[in-house]
Amino acid sequence: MKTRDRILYTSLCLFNEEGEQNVTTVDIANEMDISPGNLYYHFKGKESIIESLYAQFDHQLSSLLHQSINDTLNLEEHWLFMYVVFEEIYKFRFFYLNSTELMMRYPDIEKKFRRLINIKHATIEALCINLIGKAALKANDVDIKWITESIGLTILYWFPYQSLVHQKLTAEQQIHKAVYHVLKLLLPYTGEQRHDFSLAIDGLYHSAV
Amino acid sequence: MKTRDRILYTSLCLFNEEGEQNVTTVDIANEMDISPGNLYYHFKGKESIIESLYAQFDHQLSSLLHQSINDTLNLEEHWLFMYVVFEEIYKFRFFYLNSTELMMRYPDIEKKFRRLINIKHATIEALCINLIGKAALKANDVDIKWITESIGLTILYWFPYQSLVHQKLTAEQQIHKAVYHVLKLLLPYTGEQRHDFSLAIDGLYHSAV
DNA sequence: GTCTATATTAAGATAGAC
DNA sequence: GTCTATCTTAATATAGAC
Repeated sequence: MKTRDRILYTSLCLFNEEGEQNVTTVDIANEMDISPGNLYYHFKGKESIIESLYAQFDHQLSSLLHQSINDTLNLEEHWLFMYVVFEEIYKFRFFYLNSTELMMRYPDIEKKFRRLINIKHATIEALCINLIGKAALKANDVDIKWITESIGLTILYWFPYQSLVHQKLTAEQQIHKAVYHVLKLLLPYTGEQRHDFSLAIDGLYHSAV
Repeated sequence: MKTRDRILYTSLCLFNEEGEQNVTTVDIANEMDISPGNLYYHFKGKESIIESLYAQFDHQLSSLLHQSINDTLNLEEHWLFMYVVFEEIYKFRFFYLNSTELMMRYPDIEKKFRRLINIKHATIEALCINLIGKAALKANDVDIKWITESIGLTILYWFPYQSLVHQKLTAEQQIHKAVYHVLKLLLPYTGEQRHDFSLAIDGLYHSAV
């Protein structure tokens, strides 16, 4: 592993664990047993590391979301998709633990993060409309708007919420609960398959707790 | 208005607008046209200002929540209560814009903030059980848990979410939408009065957009 | 109570040797 | 590519005059 990549990897770990603002360039260098000078040889500074991490994250999540719109998923495939989305976000959760102030400090990232949120919302809407077409979901325009905002809120803040309320859960448990939370939110709007869907969610609930 | 109170007031405004980490003691002093030395005469430092603001907030919100458990509210009174809760949180929204890292930096506040979240959750559960007793709500234990987590998530992160997604809304619009969001979440679980409740929410939706 | 001036600390960043 | 040593900057905090 090249030093440049080790810097990115170590930074990501520390940012996720300690919070971006509580980690300095010297902390990163110490953790890796290299000198701060060496770190500055590879990156202009902390902002540049964060931008590089964001580019990685944005690319990976964007392509995941685009892909899901092209494939038309059925109701069962949706939970798998949700799972993968939450896993990806978990890997880069520091962007979410402190989103508001982070965006205030790095306006370049803010622009791209906003664009990403718009893609998320568009994807959720597209998936809803797809499911309505298959009669798997019954929802009018106002419902879809509410569902989109609810899922959007959950995607953005599920991990910060968990870290504040149930700090002892493992990554897997947190992701599991996130998926359960989203599916339970959809349940009242499901159509013919409501009963099966309800049982599936119950199963998910019991394996999450 | 005494200088000590002006410091608290000015700090609160700046923290809400710019984010706590982006405001220094010198910024606060400049905004008030006093010297930094003067500020340090009244407060030991920034942390001490934040602790003082938190104490104010915690006291006000705690007593509001306790009060609601003692009065038994009906379904209509709940939306008024939600409104007041969101208004209170909006006043001190900087605690929520950056909760995770703020709590990491101020462990004293974290303890109290966690306690406050527990009170919120207990209040939501109590209100649900109260409504179920009146047949206004139909929900089993698993449903109540989900509702509590959903409302909890919304209370914690509605304003950060709004500031990220729809940054141009006024305070009133944001609070209005928050209440709509919570009530819409309860709708599928309402009992006999579902139809009336649904119409009331529709009204709220149209006045929010 | 308030000011000016100054000290302290820590983060961010660079220069130059190896 | 990496290290040591050092510089700059900004935030935090204090001392002492008024």
